[in-house]
Amino acid sequence: MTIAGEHTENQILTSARDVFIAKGYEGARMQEIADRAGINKALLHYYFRSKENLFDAVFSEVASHLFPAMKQLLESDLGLKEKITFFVKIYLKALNENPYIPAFVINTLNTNPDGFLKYIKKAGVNPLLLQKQIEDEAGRGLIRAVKAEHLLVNIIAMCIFPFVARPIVQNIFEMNDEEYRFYLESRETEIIDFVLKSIRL
Amino acid sequence: MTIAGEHTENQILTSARDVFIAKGYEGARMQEIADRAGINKALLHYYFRSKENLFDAVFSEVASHLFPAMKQLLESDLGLKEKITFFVKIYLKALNENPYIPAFVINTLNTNPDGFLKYIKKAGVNPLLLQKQIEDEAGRGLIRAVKAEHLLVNIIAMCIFPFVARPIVQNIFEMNDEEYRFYLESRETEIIDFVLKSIRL
DNA sequence: GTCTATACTCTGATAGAC
DNA sequence: GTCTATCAGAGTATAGAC
Repeated sequence: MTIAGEHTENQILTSARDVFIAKGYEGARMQEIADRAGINKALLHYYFRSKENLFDAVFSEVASHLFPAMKQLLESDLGLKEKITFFVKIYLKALNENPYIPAFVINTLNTNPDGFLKYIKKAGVNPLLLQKQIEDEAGRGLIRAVKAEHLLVNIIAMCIFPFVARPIVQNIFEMNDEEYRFYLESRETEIIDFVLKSIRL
Repeated sequence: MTIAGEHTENQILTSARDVFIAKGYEGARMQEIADRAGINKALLHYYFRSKENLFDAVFSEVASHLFPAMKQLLESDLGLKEKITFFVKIYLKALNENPYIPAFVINTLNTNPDGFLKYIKKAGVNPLLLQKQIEDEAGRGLIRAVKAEHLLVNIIAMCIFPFVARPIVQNIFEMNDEEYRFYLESRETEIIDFVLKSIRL
């Protein structure tokens, strides 16, 4: 592949990513992707042969960025409280930089459940290590005993929800965009506090 | 409208609801809705004139069921701990009966944000009452002080997440369908416990 | 590699008979 | 109210020139 070709391919992937995330698979239009990439539809098919192929390329790229940081942190040798603190901070930072990805993933998960498993296959995240650490620290009287599959889900849920349900939350609490930005910022310490308070003895 | 017509209209709405929830707006096909309703496409347009109209009818019907129970409970005169306990129980029960609705709402929210506000417009849920109750009970030394807009979002997030991200959660923790059903059941007491533990003094 | 032009398919919507 | 038949438009995909 020539340099020009590589540039075009990256341009297509970036544009496709934006459009698929904003509109979903069915809602996305090859024409719009082509327009944003500054090329024409024919060239899309030259590079990716079909819409489905293009989506697969985008989705696997997105999916590949979802878990590694999480995995690395969970497997580190930090204490549980520090681990939780860092996890929330890193996770919220990533969400702020890509606020539409969770809704995109949920949408894909829901409307095309089959096509998903091939990307995840456990994703390498091993909750057993976390479970072990929890039991260890609980045994030493540092925290109360909790189940990893609940703790982890609770934390992630609290981080993600304000991004995927923003219009509802923003409306119920009557915030404008500026206030919502501030609300999202304030959740970092709130979530950390909420979790640490819950698992104290 | 005749009785036959009313039956047909309900049949259409039910079928449309199922298809829209499973496939999203763009992915839904008028043909499939007609097939499930046991009629033909022309009759869909006779009753609802356009796909968008039909979707609006379905969505407003779904949206109208989302908040009333929540609102009623939040405005009741129960103590905060009882309120939280009942809220989680009622909410999880509703989710178990309609496990695909949250993903549907999120999908609609994300790909068609404009069309949403006309249905919510504050939905009548008033968080000020909850805020007041929290401050009252915190002042009386029953719980620690928390912000209503964080507490409520945290609770709802923890309830909804295992439904909208089921494939990911199920895969990471390596559960089969039976185990996941059990996991969802176990979350009721876990969430209640998690929250009450967090807001204790 | 990139373009224009076009073929083909799918789908929402309508016409008109009963 | 319900049906069959058909249209019109949109959207994916391809042919072929440069």
